Amino acid sequence: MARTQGSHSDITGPRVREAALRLFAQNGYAAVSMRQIAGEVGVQAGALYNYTPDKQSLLFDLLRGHMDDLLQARAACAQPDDPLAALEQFTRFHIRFHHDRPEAVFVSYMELRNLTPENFEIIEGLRRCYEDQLEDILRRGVTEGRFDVAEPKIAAMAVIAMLTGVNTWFRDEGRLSLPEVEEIYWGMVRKAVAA
Amino acid sequence: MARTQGSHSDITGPRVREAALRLFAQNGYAAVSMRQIAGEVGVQAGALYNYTPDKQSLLFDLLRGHMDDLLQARAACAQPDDPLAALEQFTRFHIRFHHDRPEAVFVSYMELRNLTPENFEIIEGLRRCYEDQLEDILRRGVTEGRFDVAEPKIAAMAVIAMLTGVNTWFRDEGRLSLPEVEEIYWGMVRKAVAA
DNA sequence: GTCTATAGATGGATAGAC
DNA sequence: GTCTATCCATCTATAGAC
Repeated sequence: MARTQGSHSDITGPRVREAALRLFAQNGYAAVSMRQIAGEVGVQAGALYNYTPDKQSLLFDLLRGHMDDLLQARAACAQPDDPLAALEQFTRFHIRFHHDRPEAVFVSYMELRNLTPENFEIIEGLRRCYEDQLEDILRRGVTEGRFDVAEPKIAAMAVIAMLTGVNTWFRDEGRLSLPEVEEIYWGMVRKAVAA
Repeated sequence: MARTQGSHSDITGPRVREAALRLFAQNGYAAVSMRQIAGEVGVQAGALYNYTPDKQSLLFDLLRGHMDDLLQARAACAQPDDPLAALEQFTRFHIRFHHDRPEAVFVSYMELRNLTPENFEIIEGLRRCYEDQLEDILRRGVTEGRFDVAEPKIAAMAVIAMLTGVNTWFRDEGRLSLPEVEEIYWGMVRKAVAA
């Protein structure tokens, strides 16, 4: 049987999310209208409600999807026993993963306050789960006498803030390649926690 | 001569900015209405336009004022000749200054995209000016053989991102005092750039 | 300087035809 | 599944009385 005329649910749904992500990243959730999103997709505003119950769900789905991607990609990595190797892997993984989806990273950080309290708690839990992985690496390194870190929790926050900061200035057309940037940041991270 | 009845320009003006800052920090520029700001101040929406030509100017004045404060406070510091001492002073200054005005810091970073292009350029210029001060310290340290930093510009961005990150998790009621946090971060910064 | 009132635009979301 | 049309709320900014 041929498809019903105009039945594009399987393709339009993702396009709605892509358009929303792009617009939220550029203008901010509150500043973007459903009409704008619809315009990007090439449909009328009313049609969006076939793909999302409301604007809030659209935002939440984007953030939720991003955090799920992050944790799944991380879980797919081999986890070296050696703390130094694990830290290096985390560092390079974080830079690469965040580099590959700058809009999702930006929106996930900037629009947290536009989530409902219930949705916020869910995203926060996932974020903490990621941070804990780095904290664990640092704690193991301290236990094994490889790292000198008085406060692993705080060091984890510091390292993550530093690494995520790459996204604010890195450009693919710039002077340095991403592997070079990885190398520079890994050098700083390694020295910062070294015993 | 007694004041004209209801003449509170000198006190209402700052209160408008304070209310706008608090609300922008909490809900985001685009999500805050002039009526909300007026409500916080205790006047009607129309009265705000005695203190600002429009909403955009309100945002710009907040960011401009924050950057001016930052550069002036920085200029008021003694600038040690020794690169290590200068780096330590920068580190502690940055943490303390940003800790003391979390709302202005938050708004200054989050609402950049809601500035008009002309206003954005002005704020960006001031921000670059601040970053250059740290970059200069790092360059001097490299020249004098005290630091091992291949890319001073990037290292400066990395350090600033790390230090500003304190604001995302630090709480005055928390386990660690600000001087303790300063100490921890200074330790990481020092080691990260050490020769 | 502040108020009330409102113009004029735009927002999220829904109803019903096709 | 998409469209047009629309409801109703809300927004920025202004006008004019006091």
